[in-house]
Amino acid sequence: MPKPAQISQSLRAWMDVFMHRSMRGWAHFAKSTGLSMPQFSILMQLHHKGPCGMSEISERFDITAAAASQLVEKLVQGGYLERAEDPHDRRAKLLRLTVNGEKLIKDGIQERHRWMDELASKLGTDEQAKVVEALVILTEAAKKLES
Amino acid sequence: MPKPAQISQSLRAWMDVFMHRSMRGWAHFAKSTGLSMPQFSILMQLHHKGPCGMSEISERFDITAAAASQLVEKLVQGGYLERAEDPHDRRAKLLRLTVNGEKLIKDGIQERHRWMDELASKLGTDEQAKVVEALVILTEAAKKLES
DNA sequence: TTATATATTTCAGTACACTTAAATAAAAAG
DNA sequence: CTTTTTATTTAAGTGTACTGAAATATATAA
Repeated sequence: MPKPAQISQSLRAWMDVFMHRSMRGWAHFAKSTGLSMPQFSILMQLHHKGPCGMSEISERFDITAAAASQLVEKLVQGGYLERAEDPHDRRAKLLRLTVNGEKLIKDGIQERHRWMDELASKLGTDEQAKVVEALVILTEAAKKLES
Repeated sequence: MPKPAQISQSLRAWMDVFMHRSMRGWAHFAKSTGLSMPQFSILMQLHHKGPCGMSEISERFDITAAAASQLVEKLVQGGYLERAEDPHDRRAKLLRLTVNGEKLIKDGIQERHRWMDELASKLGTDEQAKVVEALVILTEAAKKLES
């Protein structure tokens, strides 16, 4: 059996623990809001990437324009999203979170942060320092990889 | 404005980057298998926590026993899951991944691992060492927090 | 044993996410 | 100024995930 690199092994172990906790948390939170997972994902994505057009939604989630339109309609009805006209293209719509929509997502993020803070509180000062250093390294590397 | 602890800040930044990448990846992979997200989640969970009964499924996913039974039925039909009798309680069923089911999930995990390995390869040797040390600390702390 | 609680399934019905096809309106190309 | 492409919506219909209620079988308590 090939000896797996330590770095690979530790990344995997962390991913395993972290992913399960996070996914469960998000699903639970989404359910508590009364929104379906697809609807919730659209809000998340809008929060993360900022306002965008209808077509971007359908591309990113790999659904037809019709499906995107219908999902967005529900979110607009629910008061989470607003559909403004794109000033540069009068065919297109600009989707933007409303104050309520923004608040909803922020609350979800905050709940996730609570777990991370609790985690951090279990660490000693020197451990914390090591973790900070490593996470900065990882985050930078990940961002570079994206582009 | 209150100065946010460094540890908290770095954990959040990492979560942000990592979560988006991972969630997208899983959703994409699940779609490519032809399974629905709820079906896929059940396989994931079974892989993660090992064989369990019907009732555990309905509890963990917060759905009725009826819904769990129907989802499982589809996975059994698809050849991903087997429903054995619980030797200790003849009312209950023991759900276990088949070889195919196991393979499916492992393939998904491997795809996620590829990204992590790519990430790791961008780091220098000393950076890798720091990351390993930190992730071990985090993973241990997270596991303790779970129990 | 009898009564009751538990684990699961089956059925009927609802809601939602999706798709295709057709409609509308505006931009871009000829 | 047509013609064609692009962005979105609407409508009709399909499949899946759910729920509640009722059925079945087994465990557990009286």
